[in-house]
Amino acid sequence: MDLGEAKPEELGEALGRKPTRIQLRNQERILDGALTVFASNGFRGATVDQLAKAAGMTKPNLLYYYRSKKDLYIAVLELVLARWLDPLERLDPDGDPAEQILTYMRAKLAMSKERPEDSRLYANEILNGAPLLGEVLTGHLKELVEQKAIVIRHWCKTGKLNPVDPHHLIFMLWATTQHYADFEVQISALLGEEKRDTTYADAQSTLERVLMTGLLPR
Amino acid sequence: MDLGEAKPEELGEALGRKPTRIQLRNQERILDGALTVFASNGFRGATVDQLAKAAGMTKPNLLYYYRSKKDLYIAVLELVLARWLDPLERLDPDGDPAEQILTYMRAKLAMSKERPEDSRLYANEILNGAPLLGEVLTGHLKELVEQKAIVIRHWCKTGKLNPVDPHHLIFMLWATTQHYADFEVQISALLGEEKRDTTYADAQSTLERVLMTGLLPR
DNA sequence: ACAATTTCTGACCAATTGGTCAAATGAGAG
DNA sequence: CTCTCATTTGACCAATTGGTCAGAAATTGT
Repeated sequence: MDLGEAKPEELGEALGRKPTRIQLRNQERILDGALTVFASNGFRGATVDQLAKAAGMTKPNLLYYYRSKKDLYIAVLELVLARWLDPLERLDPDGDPAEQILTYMRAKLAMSKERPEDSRLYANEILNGAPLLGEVLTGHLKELVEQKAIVIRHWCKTGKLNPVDPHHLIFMLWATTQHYADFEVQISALLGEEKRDTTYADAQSTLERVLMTGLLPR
Repeated sequence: MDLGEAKPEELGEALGRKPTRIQLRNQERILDGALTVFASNGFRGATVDQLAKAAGMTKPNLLYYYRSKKDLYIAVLELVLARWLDPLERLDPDGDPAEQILTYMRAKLAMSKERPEDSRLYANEILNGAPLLGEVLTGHLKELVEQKAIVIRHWCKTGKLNPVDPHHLIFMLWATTQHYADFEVQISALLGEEKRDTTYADAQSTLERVLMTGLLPR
């Protein structure tokens, strides 16, 4: 996914030079650390010093790889966005509706469990008005959603699914799954210590039951 | 709701003096403006200058009413939290399950529509680890949720509701309703202009249908 | 080994930020 | 009107922040 207007401008990107081993290793360290820092502090809350420390290097060294904090943020956001979009792209129009929706829901829920920082970074960006994602939302994402909405609408029309607004079904799936990553603090505060390790299993079975009963004709 | 540890420390709070008219008027202006600013920029992203301008006064003047940016933030957060908790408190154990859950869902959805800034401020706080809400989450909120969970569990046991994990049902209701405020930018980017004004009506009917079909025994 | 290039660093800077303060202004009680 | 207390402000400050730069250190190709 490309965040058009603003150019991440990594080292030697414009010039044709191929990245060295050190470059590769450091860029990975930087992006890894930056994901954590940005996810838990937001863009404005994160300082370049924090980002540098998270990557295990000094501030000027980090700025040698990414010309500015914003450039780094954009690079992280692109990575996250790609992973965020992936499961929806896999929704198969020719598959069994129940199975496809189940698979999608499970994939999103698994992402909340395995990569909560991705989800929180994305949420933070949207929450603050998506200043950098604007074009992606109305462009690529909208196109993808529209395409999958047609599939869902078709499933409804052929009676394989109870009639439901495709867009709002998608929103419902996003909301219920991402909630577990975005509101993790609240969730784990409300479920006692005992229930904490079965959180995702319980969430999954609850969602499966309610959604499948609600969506599938009997 | 009281955010214990940290004291908002409004003007003349400790001293027994009763607030003047000017105090009342200005504190309302300040809180109103601060909600907007904090909701769209987060705590760190908001500057005292922005907050002052939003309240229509100078920076030192704002700081005359709230000793620090953090104090003001806490005051706003307390207001928001009270409104956030209210609908759940109203869930009536003696009412009809379907009607009670429907009413609750509608109330939360209406809040997303009418007070999206409340929702976004709250989400932002949780997303960033709820540094100030920690005690409220494990205290008052947990107590409230536990109490309502018992009600829901009882509804299930008496067969008025399909068996469902009460906590995760509550999470599901929170997630699906708040999503419309927190991800508003994304929602309105994905629904075209045409669908934008029926968003909440469509969301409500979709949620009603899926949830009621999924939750109520036939 | 050695020159060329990449990688790294300490010192530094300008801008922004949260917050202070003395003094000016305004409002209300008698 | 006048005294008192509440309100408001411009000027100011120390700390933090994003970013620069000249040069040191390390790596690489030959």
